[in-house]
Amino acid sequence: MTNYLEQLNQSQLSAVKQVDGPLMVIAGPGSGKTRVLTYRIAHLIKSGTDAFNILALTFTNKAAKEMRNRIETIVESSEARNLWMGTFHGVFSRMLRIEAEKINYTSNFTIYDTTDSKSLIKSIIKEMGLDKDIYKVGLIQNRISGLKNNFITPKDYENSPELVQTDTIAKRTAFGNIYQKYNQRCFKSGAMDFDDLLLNTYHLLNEFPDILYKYQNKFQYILVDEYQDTNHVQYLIIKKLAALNENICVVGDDAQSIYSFRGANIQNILNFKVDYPDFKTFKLEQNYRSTSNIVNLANSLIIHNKKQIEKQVWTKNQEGEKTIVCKTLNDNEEGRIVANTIFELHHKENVHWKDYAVLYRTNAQSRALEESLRKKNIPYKIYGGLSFYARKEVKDMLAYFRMCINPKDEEALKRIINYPTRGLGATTLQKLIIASNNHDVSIWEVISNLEKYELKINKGTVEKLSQFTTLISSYMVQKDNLDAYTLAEQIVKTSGVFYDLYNDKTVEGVSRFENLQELLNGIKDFSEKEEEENNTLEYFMQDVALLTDADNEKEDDYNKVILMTIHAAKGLEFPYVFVVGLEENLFPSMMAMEGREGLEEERRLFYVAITRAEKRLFLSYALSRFKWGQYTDCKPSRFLEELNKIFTKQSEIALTQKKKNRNPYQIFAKTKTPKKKSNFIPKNLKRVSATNATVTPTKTEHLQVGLKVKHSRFGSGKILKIEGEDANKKAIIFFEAVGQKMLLLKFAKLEIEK
DNA sequence: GTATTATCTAAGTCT
DNA sequence: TAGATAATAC
Repeated sequence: MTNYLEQLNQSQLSAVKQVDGPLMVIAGPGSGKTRVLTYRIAHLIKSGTDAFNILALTFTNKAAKEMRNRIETIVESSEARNLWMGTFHGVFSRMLRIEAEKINYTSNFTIYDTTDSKSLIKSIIKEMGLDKDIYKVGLIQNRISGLKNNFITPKDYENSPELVQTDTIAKRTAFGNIYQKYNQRCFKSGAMDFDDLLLNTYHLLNEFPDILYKYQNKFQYILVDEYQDTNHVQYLIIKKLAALNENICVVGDDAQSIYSFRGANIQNILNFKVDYPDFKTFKLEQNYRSTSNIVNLANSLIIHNKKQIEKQVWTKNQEGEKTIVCKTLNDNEEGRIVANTIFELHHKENVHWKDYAVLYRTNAQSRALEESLRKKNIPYKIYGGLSFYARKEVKDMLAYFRMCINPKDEEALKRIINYPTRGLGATTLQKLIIASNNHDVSIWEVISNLEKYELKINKGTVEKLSQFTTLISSYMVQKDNLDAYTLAEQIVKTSGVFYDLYNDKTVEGVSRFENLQELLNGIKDFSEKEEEENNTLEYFMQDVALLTDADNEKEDDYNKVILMTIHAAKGLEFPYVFVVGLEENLFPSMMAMEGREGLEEERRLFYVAITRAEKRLFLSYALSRFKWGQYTDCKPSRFLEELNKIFTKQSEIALTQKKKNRNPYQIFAKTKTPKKKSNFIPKNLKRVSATNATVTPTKTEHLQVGLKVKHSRFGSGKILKIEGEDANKKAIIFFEAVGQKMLLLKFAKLEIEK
């Protein structure tokens, strides 16, 4: 591909060829932004820049991967593998592993995901004896994250009367203390949370001039995608790295900024001209993605935002169909109409399943859609929500892996010390945590040297703990000799997790077992693909915490209807797009409507949703939606009013479908009552056992094998065997209703039946 | 210490 | 509605 530059339009070409100096590209949706970045990097390599000297920051791992492949085909070599390209978190965790010692970490540090962070905060709140209704884990975690992103350390916090006062008013006076403890505990565990990855990168560059210089020299060219969604820390990191060469190219679109909740700051775009006064700027305004009806519709929406950089997005594409706006009775009907429309288009116009995307504001909305698609046998894949790596069974297994790489990892230890159950419960764990806090060492250090820390733990427990440490240590010694798969397989089998999941034959149990196998398959692929020195479990684990569903795509996912939040759809495009749930308080979200800023961000989010569509767009809202356990009335979103009606059409589908849905089946299905029944039975039982409690317990000496007995809950049964002495006397009894049970006679209230 | 059951409570977007 | 926690039974 020698004439690669010929594939670009005039403004794209200018942006690609302007290689030196600061450059800002403002790119409307579908204007070939990714194309510019890709070709620009390819052009740099082709013109003799070493790929090792290029840093490219993308918004997702997937985007990085695709871009890398694309570059490889353009430059016709595997040179692209040497690029430092990935997300902020991915690229800088790599840098931090290399330079870890400088900031008193080791290169095997763990990355805590949000679940880990919350779990840690929860234990801190508990240890401090605080009221968990006042100190809500989610809120605390959010606040800590926010402070970190604004460079506010626990000390800064204590020194700031305004910040402290906010929490005093909310009666959370211990917040500063929690924040401080949280940081200490992360550090003690050799762990960084998502915010630390960025924060520590900044500290590394700020406090070690030699390291800063090293990377400034290394990264002669820096490119940043989705610049409008970078936060303050990210902005400062880039600014530092680019300060020497000033060969920095940022690409973004202020109209697509949708991550301010994560600290993203549109101001970064505006600051660009202040930081680099001799910057050049290009605007990409021609849209190649969508029909003119869609482009115009999007434009008619976004003009309602006051704050924006002036630009005119236009297209040469054909007019296309009008966008259909569909009113539905409720969320179920909305799902049904989406499914039916997909089904019809698939059969009438031969549209592939993968060409459809259903986008929504909140993950919870996927349920109704899922149900309707399943009823029609339409293959679909949900992205986001609970990601594969966030599933309990997967996290448990990963916790074993984490422990053998970094045994200080407290959250990993807490997950597995008693999974599968080995008699090390909450009480023991609490003692361990207290000891580790008192001596300022990790829990692993405590359980590895129990005698040193003089714990009040009985002998049996000491033995169990020692078995646990031996088990983990046996994995640790092997981690460098075995490839990831061999070690992982061994851990799965010898830890007892395999056995535990294999024996669970419930529907959920089987699915958990399958997920475990899927995880192992992934590790197997990794072991086989990577070169020998890089195929260890440690290497596999390095960025698992940073992976999302999109990075875990399987082959059979290829041709499926895609369901995702609008946030997750950023940067993607699909021929047929459904945006559902356009209702007040849902989209725009209730929480975002307090100020103009929030509302404008919601509007940009809708703008992003609309502009994902290439050929056709369907918008829908429901008059009633199942929320908070009951149906709530909904009003159509104000955003629908703002759209220019020239480009839309009210749906007739909705009206015809509504009639079809007047079928008794649906109504009956909704008025099911098993819930009440199941609530009723246990109450009844409780009453029975309560009356029985007044009966004096049977004297155990009268019980013998062969006797017929009656149990308050299990009914009539026959004693098969009696074992143990006095207080530990147990009986195996065969009950007519529930089968064989072993009961401790001390507790079981048995009556002898004649 | 563990497993089961009852009760409570919260419900946003992501690395 | 579902996930988390408290209460209960053994």
